[in-house]
Amino acid sequence: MTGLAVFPIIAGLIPFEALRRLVYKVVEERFRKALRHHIHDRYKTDVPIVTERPPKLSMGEAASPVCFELAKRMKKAPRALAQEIANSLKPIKGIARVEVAGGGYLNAFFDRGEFFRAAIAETGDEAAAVAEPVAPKGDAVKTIVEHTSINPNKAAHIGHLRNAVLGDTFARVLRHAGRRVEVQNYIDNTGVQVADVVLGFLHLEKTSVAEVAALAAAPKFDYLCWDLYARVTLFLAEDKSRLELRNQTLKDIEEGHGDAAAMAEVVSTAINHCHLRTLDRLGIDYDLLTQESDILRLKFWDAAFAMLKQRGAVELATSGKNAGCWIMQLQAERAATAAGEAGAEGAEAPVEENPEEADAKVIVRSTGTVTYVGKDIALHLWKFGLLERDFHYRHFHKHPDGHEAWVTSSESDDPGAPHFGQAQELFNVIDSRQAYPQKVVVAALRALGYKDEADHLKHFAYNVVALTPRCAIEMGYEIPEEDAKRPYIEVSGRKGQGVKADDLLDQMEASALKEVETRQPEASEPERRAIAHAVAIGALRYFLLRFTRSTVIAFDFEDALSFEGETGPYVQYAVVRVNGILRKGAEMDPALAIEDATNMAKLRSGEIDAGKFLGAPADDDIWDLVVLAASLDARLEVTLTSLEPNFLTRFAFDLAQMFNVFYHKHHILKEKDAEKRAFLLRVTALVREQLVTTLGLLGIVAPEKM
RNA sequence: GCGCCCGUAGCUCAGUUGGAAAGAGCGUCUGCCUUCUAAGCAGAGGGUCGGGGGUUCGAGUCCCUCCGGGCGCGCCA
Repeated sequence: MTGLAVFPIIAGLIPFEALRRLVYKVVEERFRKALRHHIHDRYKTDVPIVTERPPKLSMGEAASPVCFELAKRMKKAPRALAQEIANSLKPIKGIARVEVAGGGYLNAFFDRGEFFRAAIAETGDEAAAVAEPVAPKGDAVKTIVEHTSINPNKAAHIGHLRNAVLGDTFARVLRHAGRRVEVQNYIDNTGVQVADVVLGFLHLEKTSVAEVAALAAAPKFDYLCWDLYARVTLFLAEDKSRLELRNQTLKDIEEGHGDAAAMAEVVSTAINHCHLRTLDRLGIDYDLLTQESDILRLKFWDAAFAMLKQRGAVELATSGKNAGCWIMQLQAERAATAAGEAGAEGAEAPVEENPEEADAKVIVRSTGTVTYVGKDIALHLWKFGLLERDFHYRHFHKHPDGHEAWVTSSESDDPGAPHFGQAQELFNVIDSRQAYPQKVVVAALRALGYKDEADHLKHFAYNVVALTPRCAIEMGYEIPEEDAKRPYIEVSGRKGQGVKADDLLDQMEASALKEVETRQPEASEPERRAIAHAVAIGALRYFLLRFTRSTVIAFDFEDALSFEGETGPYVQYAVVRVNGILRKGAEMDPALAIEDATNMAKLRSGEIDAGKFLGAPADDDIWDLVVLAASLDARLEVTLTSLEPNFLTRFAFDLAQMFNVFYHKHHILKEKDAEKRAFLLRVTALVREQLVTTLGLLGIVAPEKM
């Protein structure tokens, strides 16, 4: 039941109507529509029209195997049907011809000149970077993406970065698709992990609140807490009776009592600032930090509890192991899921009748305190605007790009505080091990009668980042012999194991800088650092996004530090090459530059027909490049329906790779035919536009030179 | 025990709703810088898609079963 969400079928997604369609998708959809109408009229049946990219360019740009399905219904040979359809199909705009291939495929060959003209018309001026997302309309669907959510008691590590980079990337993609996106970062500042560090300061270090405040002002406070946290873990493990100390500390923090509470506030606030500084290095922004302490103090749970009791969503267990607890039954949610989404969720095992409370989840403990899940239910009611409570908001952090990150407060608003919450759709980026509590929240929404909201709360699950055994040994961790043969070793933040984010970034920047120094000797020191930074971030973000979410990433410095092959820098380098060509072209001869510009305008107007450079088989490599460049929309659609980031990283890599082949084959600036030269220049500009857009969605910036 | 995920080239991984001859990167081997930046390009080699059965015109993809690995099943979060 719990791992289901790792690969969710996103049946309940609100459609992405605002997603910009580029040429490929437009023509492909015309093809599909023509087939649908034609088959409907001629054969009086409705067959789902699937299309695909043929394996080879010589087979066209889009193909449909629809005749295989139609053959079954018509009881005729697929190839004969395909022939009939190909012969009688009316001309389709943008498609030069439709042919029959193989056992009954219908292959569409696009009109190349028209396609190219449409592609450059839709991707804007070659001088303009198109990375900026279009500002969403006021009535657009509002989506809250919750990500990062690192316990504020220690430094961020590589696993946290996977979460943050996934969340940030999808926030960018959703924004690109027209959503109003609000990014929230949930802060568990009253939990066990913070309590442990507070306990460490109070009882191991004997540090006062004022002394901790002084320590917290120094850099690397998160590193200090990292080590302290590991020592506390050992301290507690040595003697189980010490757990009483932790419970007391936790209780003090939750209730806001004494030094423990004051210190928890100091520690968590300082660590939050450390985390945001680290994530600023990766270009990740937040709109709001939601603090658990404010959920407690503003009594969100009381309001949520009243709703749950009123609707009978929770019940007081009077017997059995949960006696005295308020519990929620999960059968109802499962049954509702099975009934409502029978097709999509068919893989889920049928629920057998279980008279015991095996599937019950405790929401309120017999002591009367609410569990984490209960607080999460309250928070999610608030996110959907269903709770009769709201936070106050204060300034917290200014990102380098000027964006303001706010934090919740239980006391008062800072002037100019925006309005948060009230979304129609939520994405929670949380690792897949927490699928069960996420499911409980959905069940609670459903039990309260909020079906739409339940359908639109998506657990955006991903798997952990582990270390390769070699890497773990390099880091000095003791590995049992039998574990050394395993593909990966899970590390424990509790034990102080793991690759710290800032350390990794430092190492990547240093490695990139070494390379830049040999390649760009004439650049100034700040310029070189800026390039090294961009390359390091490109490598890191790409590395974390190139896997499917369900893959356990086995981290290794060698792989992560690579700037060659399928990496971010490879893609950045392709953009840099385009920059070089366009820059050199402009520098070489002003007269030529003017002539190029004039011819490029003629290509746009159609005065020069690009078709003449794309028609011959010898030009197929250029045509292939143009089609791929104009297919970003198709990849984005797959990315959004699957919620898998690797479709985008793959697209960036494929396009960069195809451009590199083109680059080696055609020496653009030496092309003698002026019109052809302008055409080739326009192709490179088109490639740059699409690469820059895609990299922008991945949170990667390509430098001018590298 | 129950549930979920994974198993594809030496290694790390792609392969959306089943569709045309299984892909990429790394590593290995061979070439290519007086050239728009070689963080690159060209080529070679490398696979019983864990095993077996089934559904289908068509299966790496769906179903069953077995083997091997991971995770989840708290009055923790």
